[in-house]
Amino acid sequence: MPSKASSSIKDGHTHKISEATVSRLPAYYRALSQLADAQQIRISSEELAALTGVSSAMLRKDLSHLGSYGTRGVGYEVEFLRYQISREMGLNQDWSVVIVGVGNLGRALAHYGGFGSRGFRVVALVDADQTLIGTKVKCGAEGKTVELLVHALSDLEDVIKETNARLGVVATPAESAQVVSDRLVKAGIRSILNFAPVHLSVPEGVDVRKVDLASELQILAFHEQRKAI
Amino acid sequence: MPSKASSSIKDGHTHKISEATVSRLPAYYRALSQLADAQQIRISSEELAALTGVSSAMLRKDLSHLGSYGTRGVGYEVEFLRYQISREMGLNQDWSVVIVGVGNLGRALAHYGGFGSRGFRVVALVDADQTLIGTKVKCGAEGKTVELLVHALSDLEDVIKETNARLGVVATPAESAQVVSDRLVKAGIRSILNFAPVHLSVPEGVDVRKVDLASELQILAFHEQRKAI
DNA sequence: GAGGATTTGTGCTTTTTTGCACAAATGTGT
DNA sequence: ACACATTTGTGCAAAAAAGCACAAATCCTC
Ligand SMILES: NC(=O)c1ccc[n+]([C@@H]2O[C@H](COP(=O)([O-])OP(=O)(O)OC[C@H]3O[C@@H](n4cnc5c(N)ncnc54)[C@H](O)[C@@H]3O)[C@@H](O)[C@H]2O)c1
Ligand SMILES: NC(=O)c1ccc[n+]([C@@H]2O[C@H](COP(=O)([O-])OP(=O)(O)OC[C@H]3O[C@@H](n4cnc5c(N)ncnc54)[C@H](O)[C@@H]3O)[C@@H](O)[C@H]2O)c1
Repeated sequence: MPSKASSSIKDGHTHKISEATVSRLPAYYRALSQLADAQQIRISSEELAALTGVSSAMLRKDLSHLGSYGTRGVGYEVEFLRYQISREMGLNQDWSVVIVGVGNLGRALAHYGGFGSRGFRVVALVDADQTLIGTKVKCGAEGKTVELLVHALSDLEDVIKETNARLGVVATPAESAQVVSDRLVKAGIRSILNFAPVHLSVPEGVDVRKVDLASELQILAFHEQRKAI
Repeated sequence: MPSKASSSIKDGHTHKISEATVSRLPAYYRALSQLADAQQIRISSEELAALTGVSSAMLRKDLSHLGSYGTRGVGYEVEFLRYQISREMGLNQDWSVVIVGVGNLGRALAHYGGFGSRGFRVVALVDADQTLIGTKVKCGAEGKTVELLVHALSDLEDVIKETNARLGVVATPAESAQVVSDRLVKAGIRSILNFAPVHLSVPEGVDVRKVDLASELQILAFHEQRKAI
């Protein structure tokens, strides 16, 4: 950018980043974290693209939306780029997560150690089952285990207020999901990860991401079916 | 289709269905199943769209790719449409699933009852942990529980051959995922659902779908961060 | 059996996403 | 200091997806 005037527009996060790009940033971030762990200093778009399963052109365009953090002829500095992505995505702060529904899945999520290392802290568990309420559940993997009390659904609002949770996970049966979602929203949660196989309707301004494992298998089955021979 | 010649191309599944459409069919299918359970006979595109969180125009276009199964001025017959989608997606047959990695997540998946009702049968569990191999794990929810033996990783190929599994689930730590994937492919599996947070490279003709829970939280966090006020 | 009310199916437009190709920028070696 | 090899950043083209709007088909009523 020689002739163009000085003021760099790119800097502030005023710039709109496309949804497709946002959905790929976590993969770049993870790959960069691994590279950093392995002490690698630099990486080219070609290599990082191969590592994350995208084309190098797409990777470069994605990254260019965050700013111009590479060096032509050289590549990207692993640690620096990782930091820029984490900053852009808000991963340099901790996020508190409340899990509603402590069944098979909710428990697996709570036990999982991989969230903590990425800045997500499960701070509260909520369930409707009387036999579960009041019991303790181990959260996080070895090293950083915390025991969390399972709270009653009726305490949801208080728990959210106390823990300052900003992300909600719905891991209840499908029948209860909409009700739970409504209560989460009413309690101030505006970002929900939904595992129940139903569409949640939420007011404008609330984001829902749905993870539907059965659908994934069905999509695989669809393609598998077409692999005749 | 007035002037255009008669021969209806639509009928056989020769027609190419877009990936975006395929990814939405499971949601339509699920909604239709619920409606069928509730004895509802007919439904309009508008209603079904609301139920699944898409626009009615998109729903109609999606469905039109399967064939012309609605009636103008009336809507769609729930049971008939459900059957057409299930046929198109290969859900009128059973699919055998092998799960590799019987930890938090693998176990939750095995326990889950919702797969069986959709035609997916977990037929084999495989792990590398000596203390797990040989133990039994309950599969499926109440009513249709089956106890499955956890097999050694070294038996993977045999297990797949014996059980005729066609779908593979990778629920191992990230470090092992690529190795496991390679072995699944070598054993003839061509459809893989991957929960490990790494990109799996597989030969042409093999499909991988990745479910990355941490990424989902990160994407939520990204948007949450921008909800400044 | 004609007219009006619905609701599908689809041609066309707009937006989003992906892919290509190359100039611009950097490093290297002589 | 200059030619050359690399690799980024991006303008432009292509493809895919989403949205709009309306004619065509069906049902219902009188
Ligand atoms: N487990 C899996 O592998 C899997 C796979 C695909 C989808 N899912 C979906 O994820 C969700 C959870 O699955 P799961 O296997 O953990 O089910 P689960 O039955 O083991 O657990 C559900 C939990 O939610 C609690 N609950 C019920 N109603 C509630 C309410 N109103 N408020 C709070 N808690 C409530 C129950 O007490 C129970 O503890 C389901 O919607 C299921 O369809 C699970
Ligand atoms: N549990 C979660 O909620 C969660 C969330 C996000 C991502 N994940 C990812 O899902 C995967 C599984 O998570 P988890 O919590 O169940 O982990 P886990 O450690 O509880 O279970 C992993 C299992 O895989 C087995 N294993 C290890 N190497 C193996 C190999 N080579 N072959 C076969 N089995 C092997 C281990 O013995 C263990 O039983 C991980 O990649 C994790 O990052 C899990």
